[in-house]
Amino acid sequence: MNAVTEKNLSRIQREKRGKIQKAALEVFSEYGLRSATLDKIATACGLTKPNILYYYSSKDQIYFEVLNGLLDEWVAPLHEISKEGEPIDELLGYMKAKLKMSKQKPKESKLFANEILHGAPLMQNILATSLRQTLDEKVAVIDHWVSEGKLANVSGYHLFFSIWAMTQHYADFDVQVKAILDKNEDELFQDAEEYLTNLLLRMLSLPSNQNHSAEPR
Amino acid sequence: MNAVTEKNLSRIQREKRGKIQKAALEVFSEYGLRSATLDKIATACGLTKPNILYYYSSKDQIYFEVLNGLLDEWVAPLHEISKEGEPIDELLGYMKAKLKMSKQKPKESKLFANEILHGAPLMQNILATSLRQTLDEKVAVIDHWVSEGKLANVSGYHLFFSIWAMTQHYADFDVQVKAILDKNEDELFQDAEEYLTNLLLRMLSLPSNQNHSAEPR
DNA sequence: TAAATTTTTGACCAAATGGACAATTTTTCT
DNA sequence: AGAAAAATTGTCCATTTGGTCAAAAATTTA
Repeated sequence: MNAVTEKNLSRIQREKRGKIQKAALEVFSEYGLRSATLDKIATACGLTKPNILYYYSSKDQIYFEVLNGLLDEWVAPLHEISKEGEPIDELLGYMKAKLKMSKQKPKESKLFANEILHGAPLMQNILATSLRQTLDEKVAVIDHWVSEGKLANVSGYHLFFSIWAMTQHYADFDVQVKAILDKNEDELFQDAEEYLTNLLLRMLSLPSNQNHSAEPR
Repeated sequence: MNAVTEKNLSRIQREKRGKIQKAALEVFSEYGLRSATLDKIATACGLTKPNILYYYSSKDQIYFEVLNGLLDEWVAPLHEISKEGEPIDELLGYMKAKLKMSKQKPKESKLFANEILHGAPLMQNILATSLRQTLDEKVAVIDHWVSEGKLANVSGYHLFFSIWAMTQHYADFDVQVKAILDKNEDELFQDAEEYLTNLLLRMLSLPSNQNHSAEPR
């Protein structure tokens, strides 16, 4: 059934669905599910409302598809954390990957933020199963690192929460950040990366352990 | 004009306006401005829709009043940061105050988060003037502390961003946090406070400076 | 090229919703 | 108590919006 809709798409269908999803991301991330309208999405992708409903059966379905289509990509950096790597480098890398996503995919970030902010009606299940499981695994890795004396003793869960919060803040609340700082986006994210790198280094380093790659300044 | 509406309120008016604002906070924080309905607010406070509109001229006005009514309280902890105090204690105190607000006023947190997430149409001006000015002052205090060698060298702006992000995360994204951690709220916030205290201590302490009040454990 | 299929659209509908308003009820004031 | 003022509500309206549908246009197939 889904195999059919995924495989047997004509060129037109692929193009139009792509256009719709792109426009939907734009509109949903700005307005949220309930106050986004099909007319806005239609305008944003240059199609008519009934034409959109020819490709997707309802507004809710578009939202669901967009959210699900982005989910894997959104969680991907988490999977890259490798038990084999150098602990602090791995976690710094994760932070940088998340920060990069905030810079390059603010709409996606806002879409997820809005969804979770309003109770995650469509994702609660995924959060409590798939995401939780992945996170449990990564927290186990962190615990292992801590027990091996390669990392300062921190709560893995709260560490992830704080990395998520701090990095996504620059995307989700960009209006506030930009109202306070005049810097252009490149400078801003450059500063943020320096700040967060320093923060994590201080947070995660063992008092004795000065042999990791310090920032080159 | 406002002095009149603030002073010359009958008992009934004060009561009903209070009820309405309380219900409005509930509904707006859950649904956001656009998808909150007057009917929902009416139901939540046990009044009829026209009766609500007897006290407030429009839905937008209710939203505006709620937001503005909470603003001072929301920014208050920032003002408590005292140049005269011990730097790390002041900043730890600020973090704890913000975390406490996340625990005790999650609806307010979500209301502001939602507003800013969607471009802060009603607050952009305040953000760029009042909040910015206050923050500039406090960042100057931090810079002063840093220059006096009382604090590690950190960007004050990013420090505040990260404190906001990390503390408000536990309110705004509580659904996600609770989907991942099973702890009850008291435990959760207790752990969060320990984690964040440790984080800030490590982040803000000078390498030499071990003489501040460490956590009593 | 002609039939079949897919895609597109204009017109329309029903439900939801913010708000108006006159009439009624309740409270306050003298 | 009775008049005046304040508060409350039932009813109604206009707009917005998600979605339908039949007809038309475009594309594909034979």
